[in-house]
Amino acid sequence: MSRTDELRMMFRVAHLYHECQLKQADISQQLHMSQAKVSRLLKRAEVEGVVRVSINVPRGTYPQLEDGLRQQYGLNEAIIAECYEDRDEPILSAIGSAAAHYIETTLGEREVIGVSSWSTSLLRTVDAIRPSKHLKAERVVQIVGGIGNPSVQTHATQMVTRLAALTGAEPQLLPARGVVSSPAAQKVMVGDTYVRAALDQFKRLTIALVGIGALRPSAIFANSGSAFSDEEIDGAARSGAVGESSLRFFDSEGKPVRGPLDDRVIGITLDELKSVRRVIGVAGGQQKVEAIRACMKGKLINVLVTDRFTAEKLL
Amino acid sequence: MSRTDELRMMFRVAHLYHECQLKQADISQQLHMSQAKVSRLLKRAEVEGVVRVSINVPRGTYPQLEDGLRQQYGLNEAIIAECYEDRDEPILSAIGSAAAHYIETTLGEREVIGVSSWSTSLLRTVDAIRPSKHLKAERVVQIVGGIGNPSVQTHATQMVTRLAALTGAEPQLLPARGVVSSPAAQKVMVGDTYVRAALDQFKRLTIALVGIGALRPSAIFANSGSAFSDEEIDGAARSGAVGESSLRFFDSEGKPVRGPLDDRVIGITLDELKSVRRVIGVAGGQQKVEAIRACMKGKLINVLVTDRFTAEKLL
DNA sequence: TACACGGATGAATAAAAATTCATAGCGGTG
DNA sequence: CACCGCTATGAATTTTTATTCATCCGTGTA
Repeated sequence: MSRTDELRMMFRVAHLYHECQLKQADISQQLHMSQAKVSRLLKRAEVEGVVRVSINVPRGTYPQLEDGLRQQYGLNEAIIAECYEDRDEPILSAIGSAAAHYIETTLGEREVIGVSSWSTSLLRTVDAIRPSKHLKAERVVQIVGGIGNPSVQTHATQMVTRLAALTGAEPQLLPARGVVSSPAAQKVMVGDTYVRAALDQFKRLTIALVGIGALRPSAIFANSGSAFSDEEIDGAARSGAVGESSLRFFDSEGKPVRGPLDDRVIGITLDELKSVRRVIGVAGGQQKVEAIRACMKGKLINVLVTDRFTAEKLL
Repeated sequence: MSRTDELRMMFRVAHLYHECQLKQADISQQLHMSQAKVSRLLKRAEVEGVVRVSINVPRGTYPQLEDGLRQQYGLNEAIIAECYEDRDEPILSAIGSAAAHYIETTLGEREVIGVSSWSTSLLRTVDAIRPSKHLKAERVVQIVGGIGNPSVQTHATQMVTRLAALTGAEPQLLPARGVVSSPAAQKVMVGDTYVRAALDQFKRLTIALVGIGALRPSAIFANSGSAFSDEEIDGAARSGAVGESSLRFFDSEGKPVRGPLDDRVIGITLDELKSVRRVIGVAGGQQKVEAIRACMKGKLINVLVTDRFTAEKLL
């Protein structure tokens, strides 16, 4: 049996299989051979390049970038949204939809979702999730207290409530301000039954949904006013902080930056966050690049949803 | 869920499946979705052109020609051997090997093989079959008597015997000359027990292996001398014959050409041949083109083994 | 607003394909 | 020549994949 005969057979089988859509069993009959042989010929046809499978990158998707991010930062998943302009509003819109879609399609049935409620990206994400009977979760937990003026706090509450409603889950609000005036005040708040109940859910989280912020310029810090003062942020920066997530600061390697502020924040810690199976970071934009990079380096998140401009800068 | 998100998913799944060689089940886990969804995405990826399967024609094979022959003449199978020169000897060598390989790989276990023993192509074919334990048949039947001088007759006998030995089958010789001197002589021979026994096998044949000959120039007719006289061949030609197989003449449409010679031939008739499930014609060469074409038109064969030059002329 | 249709969905299942297994043959070596 | 390692083989089996099925949901229509 010469090489040519073998190649001829590979082609013949491959043709019948891939182009004529015949079953291996039919081919084996037609060609008077065993199904096992057909299977083996098909495999060899692929190995030897008689059959080649090519995958086209669909327009508007960036698998190379995604792969680059996954590889370079050890992410479980990277999702890059198509976006036509490198400005905050289009980016928010794009990553919001993308994150929403990701959540819609990958949410398990018994998940306990933690939401760092005050990020604009997350707001957009939750807004973009469309109701669906298939979307089910067990519980939605607010993982940082509210910040700023009461209207923003309400917004936060609504977000958790809404996500819970969308997924038929139990909402678990964290009825406290994210930043309180003193360590003593924090101790008091943490003693509260309802606050305690929320905090106790942290170790049960199967998913955490977090935003990522640069120290400045920070829309959140600026707008909502009273989260941290400029001086406090300067202090964190001097300790090496390059970004924050859930009101917790981290340095350029993603290591938590300890500081006096930690004792005045009511919410999940970065270490607690790291122990959650799936931490989804939703963030994009020129100013946030370094914060996102650090966050990934420190494995604070394992899924990133971002836009293509930010992705390019991260690589 | 936007179109882009869908395409992204298709790509992602296709990549993991085709390039990373993951099972659908693994992918479904990794991507947090059901295996059914992965399967459906893969199918859609192919339909929508995200995944493309291309089949390369290996050098030295001629699937287009084969396909052309199959289609144009309604063959079950066409096998075209690689061949570098359009001369008889290289062609015989090529098609002999190819036919041998075809038989080796497609012979069933319980087949009854008829062999039209006096064709050079078939001689080369049988010679090229290599012994193999897997090659098994029930019976090998000589379907035309011997022709010409005794040494050629012996050759014929050896061929049947050899093929039987190669396949562990019972040899069934046809102990008679292919062409006898008169209808009366034919009647006598057919009355012979052993001749009868061979003829009786014809309806049990599951495969027939036949050569195809042009009326002239005919190496066989010329060399072996006494098959038919020039005058007899002229007569057949005048009745419309353009070729013969197993000493039976057919016209340009492959219809049997009846004539006085029929009653002097001991061997299978073309009608008997047509009722065999698999009739493999092994032939090639400039002079035989029209005979082969006719043979196929008349469905006298359903498998053709030839060389690429002949194939091109046939199309 | 009610209702039917088309299209998704995942669990279960049927179908198809890959692999295991037990042999057997080939070619090279002692 | 006997032995070994290698490869090929088809039947049986396991594994993997596609499809069925029962539901559900969103949407267009009366």
